[in-house]
Amino acid sequence: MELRKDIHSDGIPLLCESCQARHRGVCGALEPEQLIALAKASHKHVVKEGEELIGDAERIDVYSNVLSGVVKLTKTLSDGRQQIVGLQFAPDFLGRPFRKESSINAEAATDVSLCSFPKATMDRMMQEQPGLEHRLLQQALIELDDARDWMVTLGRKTAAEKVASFLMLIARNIDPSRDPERRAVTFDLPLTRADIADFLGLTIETVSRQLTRLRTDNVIRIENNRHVFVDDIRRLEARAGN
Amino acid sequence: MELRKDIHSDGIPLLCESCQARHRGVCGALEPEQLIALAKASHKHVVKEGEELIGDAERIDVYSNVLSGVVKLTKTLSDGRQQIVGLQFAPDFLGRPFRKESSINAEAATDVSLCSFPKATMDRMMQEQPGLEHRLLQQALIELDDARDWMVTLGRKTAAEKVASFLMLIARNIDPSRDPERRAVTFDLPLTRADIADFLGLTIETVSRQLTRLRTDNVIRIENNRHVFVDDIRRLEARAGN
DNA sequence: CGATAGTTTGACACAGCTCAATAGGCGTGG
DNA sequence: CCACGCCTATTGAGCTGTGTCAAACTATCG
Repeated sequence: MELRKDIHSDGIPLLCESCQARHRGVCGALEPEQLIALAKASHKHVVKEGEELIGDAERIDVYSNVLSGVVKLTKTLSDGRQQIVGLQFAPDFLGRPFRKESSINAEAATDVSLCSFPKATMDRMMQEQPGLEHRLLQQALIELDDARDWMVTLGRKTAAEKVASFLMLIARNIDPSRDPERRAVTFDLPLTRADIADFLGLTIETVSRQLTRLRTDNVIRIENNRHVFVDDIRRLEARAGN
Repeated sequence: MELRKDIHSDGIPLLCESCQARHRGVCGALEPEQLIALAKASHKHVVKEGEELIGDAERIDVYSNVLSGVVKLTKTLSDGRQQIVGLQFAPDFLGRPFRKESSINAEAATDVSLCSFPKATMDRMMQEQPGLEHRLLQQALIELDDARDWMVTLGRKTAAEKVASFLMLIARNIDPSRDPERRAVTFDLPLTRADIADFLGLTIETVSRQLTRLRTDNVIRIENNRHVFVDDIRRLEARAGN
């Protein structure tokens, strides 16, 4: 009975019905029968904060959609210095087509829920459904734009501007349904101070000092180390440097 | 006569015959008749060092292949601070599909020769030839990998490591035919010290000091400010940090 | 041969790092 | 319920790598 209902409700698998990835993510490119095929091979699962999703130089044999939570993409130098090179939010696609191994490390920054499916299935669908590569190209280009924006932050901004830029990035991405006109914003930081430092190319101490500076200047309020209140996002924006 | 020969030599347009982009670039995805159609709408031209190819927030109506020379992609903050966010070498593709405006500035770092064609023609071909999007996706993912590698350099390396990393990048890209096993390498720097500084997130002076340091340590030799000799690339590599 | 643009070098200042101590939040166990 | 320990974050003091400002040097070109 479950299966019948599943297949018959407009041909959308139950698994996918409320999934963001079907609208804004890569699955939106699929025909109903393809979606069903992919859904059959998929499984939803939760990865706990701190657990590794993909190791550097590890074989990749699944792709995933991020359904909730935040994934951090990191790179590490041989002596241990680390840099976060990207954050992924729902409904981003996670995986690197056309390569067997990852050159990157993906780790759950918060508890993350994922919808994973075999690389081989997806790769096959990419060949029969050009719209899928189209979506992937769009996402790749957006990630490239984001990466290049962040390069400006890393290369040319001061510590104060970096921290403000980070808060702006989170404010923009954590709740996509928020009204962009609204001036007051509230969110939980998905990263520890150490992670923020690794994202900004700073030390923990500098991040902390810049946050307290924003606090004493009444640009933000912080509760429980993680929960941030911004009264007027334009004041924060002004400190981000752009 | 010219035209006949053109069309009949395996159907490869004369314009494209010796072009790298036909093998390693995006044009490799095209069928002969598509290549002919695109070649008809294309024109080769040379852009002088220092000239702008695409302005930030400017309409893009052509795509190009880089045939020779180096293009720098830059972003600028409102107060003038600048960051180079990418370098493009032959036979890279230049352009941003799916957006009317560029969020980036492209400028000829050296004299550059380009093969340009109307965006509309290419966009149409992308729809009838999925292989084209496939190639673009591959290039976009490589550029994304490169951008993320560079984020590590910007965020976590010292000035000395940054300069060594830059030299390694040029050595790797300037002459793709060079034997990767060969230890001695020679190349012309395609960028001024100011450009190098903008690429590394440093000042001109710091770049200069680090170069003299590499010079006095006999890792490199420099002639005429631009020509670099590396006796043993492994010694340079060791200074790049990875 | 002088003008111009790019580069190097020097002296000093300061943003951000290092090291160290303190404070706060939270779960565990008595 | 408090005490304890652990982990994360904050704050302080001093140091250092890189930036700033200024001057000298070098190549190129009319």
